[in-house]
Amino acid sequence: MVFFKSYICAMSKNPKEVLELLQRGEELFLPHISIDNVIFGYENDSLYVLLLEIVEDKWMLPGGFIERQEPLDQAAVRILNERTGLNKVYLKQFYTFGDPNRSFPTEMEQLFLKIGIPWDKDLWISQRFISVGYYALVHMAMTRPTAGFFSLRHQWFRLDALPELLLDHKEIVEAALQKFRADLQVDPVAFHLLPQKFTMPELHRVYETVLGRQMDRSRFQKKMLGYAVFERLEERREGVPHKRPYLYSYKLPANK
Amino acid sequence: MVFFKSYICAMSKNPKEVLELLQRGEELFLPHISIDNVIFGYENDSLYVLLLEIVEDKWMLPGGFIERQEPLDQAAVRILNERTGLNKVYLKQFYTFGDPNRSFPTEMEQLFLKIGIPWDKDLWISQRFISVGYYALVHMAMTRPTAGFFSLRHQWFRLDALPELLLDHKEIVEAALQKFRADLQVDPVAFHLLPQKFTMPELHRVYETVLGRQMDRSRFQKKMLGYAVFERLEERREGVPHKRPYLYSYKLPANK
DNA sequence: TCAAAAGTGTTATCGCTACACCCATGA
DNA sequence: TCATGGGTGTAGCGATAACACTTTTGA
Repeated sequence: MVFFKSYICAMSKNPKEVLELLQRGEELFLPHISIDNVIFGYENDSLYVLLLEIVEDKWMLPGGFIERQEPLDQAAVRILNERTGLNKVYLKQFYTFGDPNRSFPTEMEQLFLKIGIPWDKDLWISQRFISVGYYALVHMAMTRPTAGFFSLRHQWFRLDALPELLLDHKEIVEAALQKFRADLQVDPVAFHLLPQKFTMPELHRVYETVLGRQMDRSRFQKKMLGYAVFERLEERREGVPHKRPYLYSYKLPANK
Repeated sequence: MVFFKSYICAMSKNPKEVLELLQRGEELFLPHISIDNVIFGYENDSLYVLLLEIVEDKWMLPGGFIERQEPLDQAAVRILNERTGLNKVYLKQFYTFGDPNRSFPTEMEQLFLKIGIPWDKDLWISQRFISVGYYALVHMAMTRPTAGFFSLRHQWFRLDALPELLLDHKEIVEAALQKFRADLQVDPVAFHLLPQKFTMPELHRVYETVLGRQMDRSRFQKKMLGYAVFERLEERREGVPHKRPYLYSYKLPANK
């Protein structure tokens, strides 16, 4: 029997299997610890976050649990993969959230009711969770969000128009954005939000969107090339009006 | 019956109570999650870290567990207080470590042998732990390290002369130092390593020690005063040769 | 009165900012 | 040929670094 491991998602449609997973959860996963992924996407001068609807009008971050013998980072990668179908993604731990009220028994009860599984308030999944936050930078067009049995649906939300979120998930998104911005001051990681080949003006707009302020074009170009991690390709962007900008791709640093 | 809550430390000298704590641990604490504190001190142009000896020649970071209903940050504060007697300390979460081999059954067995308690390899305390790392900046002369039943002793070690550490604790110290340095670029937090009243030349030497490089005196003084969080006192440092430097103290920012 | 440390001012340099100029392209 | 966006160069400005000068103190 195959167990799907992301919680509130990607589960078998068979209520019996779900029930067994919920009952065996404590065997498979570390109790009281979860991972929450803040998955950032970018499109048309806007940042997006991938959320899922657990019950009507209740949205949350896509997260999951850690297998008993699984490295923490690997669990985060696995969970991300299960949600988006993506493999090689920029993913970074940023903070661990540990308020004692981090649990959602009410939502679980509603969910169980909907699925038709007997409700037990002492079930491991209803207890307090300490959650390790990771943020990911993905290319939106490449993701294949996978809705599961538990979740009604996945949806990308503009960062400036988030719906009401469960628990402290709004704070988690805020903290992720803050860390992303801080990281961007040191490393040009923002290119992960774009396709493999991109132009400097495109990257420029990503920076302005993420940091929320105007940046000088000239200086930007020089700074990016100063990182020496971008390779200018022969080709230029086709099918655009005016002068065609060069295409660039990320070049792995030699010392990695 | 009073339960002391730091692990490997600060426990009653009574083996019966220790045994009961070990058996009731799962009731009191969240399983598989711990906190490790990297406690930095400063003296004579050197940074120090507080370590404790669990068994002969095996040193580790002072850590502890999280009570079932206790906020994560509060647990870190409590554990720090139990180890050092200090109350209002600069303490900051910096990273969470989750390799699957983070457990120490061998050391536990030795310890149990020494105490004379029957050994059980499936005991909660021998299992895998995911550990949330905090670093603290303390004034060494003010700390009253409290050795416990489990630990042979506490000791301050110079950062550049650490003994062999358990598990990944060396990496944790490295990561803590890196975060401390990064934080120091933004906030002048290093003053927490000094007594309440300190001089600029003293703080200057702390900076040079922490960052590991020379800094210009003139610029340093101006930069520190630019933060506008230090208050120059009437008094000057007495009993030193040459010109007496002014004393300063930390002044809480108005918006806090 | 001299050496050493503290406190502060001055100058040079580097990097960032703003802007200007030219190029390529589609309408 | 004109408007628009792309690519790059340059002058001005501000922050930083290096250094110099004065003051204070104990020996």
